Amino acid sequence: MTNYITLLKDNDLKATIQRTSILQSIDKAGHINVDDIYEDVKKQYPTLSLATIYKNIIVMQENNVIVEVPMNGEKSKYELKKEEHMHLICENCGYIMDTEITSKTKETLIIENFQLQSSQINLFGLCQKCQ
Amino acid sequence: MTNYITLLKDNDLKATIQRTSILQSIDKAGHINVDDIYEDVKKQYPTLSLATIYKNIIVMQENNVIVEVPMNGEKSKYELKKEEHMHLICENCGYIMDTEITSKTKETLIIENFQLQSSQINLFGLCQKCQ
DNA sequence: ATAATTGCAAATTTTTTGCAGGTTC
DNA sequence: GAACCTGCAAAAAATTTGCAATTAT
Repeated sequence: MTNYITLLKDNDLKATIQRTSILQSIDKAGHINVDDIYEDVKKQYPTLSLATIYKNIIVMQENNVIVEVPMNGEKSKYELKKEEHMHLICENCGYIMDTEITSKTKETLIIENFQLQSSQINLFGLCQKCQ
Repeated sequence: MTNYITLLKDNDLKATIQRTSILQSIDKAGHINVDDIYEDVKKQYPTLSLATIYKNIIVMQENNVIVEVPMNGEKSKYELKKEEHMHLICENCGYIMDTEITSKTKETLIIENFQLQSSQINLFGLCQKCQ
């Protein structure tokens, strides 16, 4: 909890109970969309409004606290900002696992005439459980 | 034009003028969202409705004619279905270029305990013009 | 004390749906 | 001619906005 407060303050955002609670919800889930954040935070703070979540999703992205993970055919999910990584997405159970982008992979992504700044890699398939 | 007719029929869809015209618009643009398709097709077929575009975007995805390209912070774009490739996205001008995923890259994406089916790779940076 | 944030309700935007008439095969 | 598709208008869903009251620093 104190972690989230620090995280917010370090990124020039006031540490409100709504914000720490949204961050906790995202952190717990790993990757979660707006509606599921709402369902989750309401348990503890029943008056926390969806509008507040929308407003904060925007401002927390601007201030580099969270990152959008756009999804095919469904609403975007959000994750806490962390080191660069890729997503292993299970097409059966939907679980999203974060995995390091190896330096070997990075080397192969150096393209002529393109000045790379960041990358987004999603791998779809079956996780260990679902195989 | 006859290309799009064949493409549709090969994928069990009736070849209506609305569909060929939507496909032409996507093909021309490379990557385009629903609103921009609408603006474009209206030039030739002013009565073509946004509802028809939405309905066809869904059915054409189901029938493997087009593919969704989800975007951060904006509406999804769509492209014609083609061989696997990655996207080089210019953060300055927004241009999206398709590039082959080399076998070298693919080799590095073989992960233990994950049965890979497909991958989605977006590289963000500056295109040649914008550097 | 000040400036920012919240929750509510209302507005706006986006997407989906139902159905009568028209089109494709 | 049967099944499917379209356009319209209406409905539903998703997101944004304005503002008075509250809260963080």
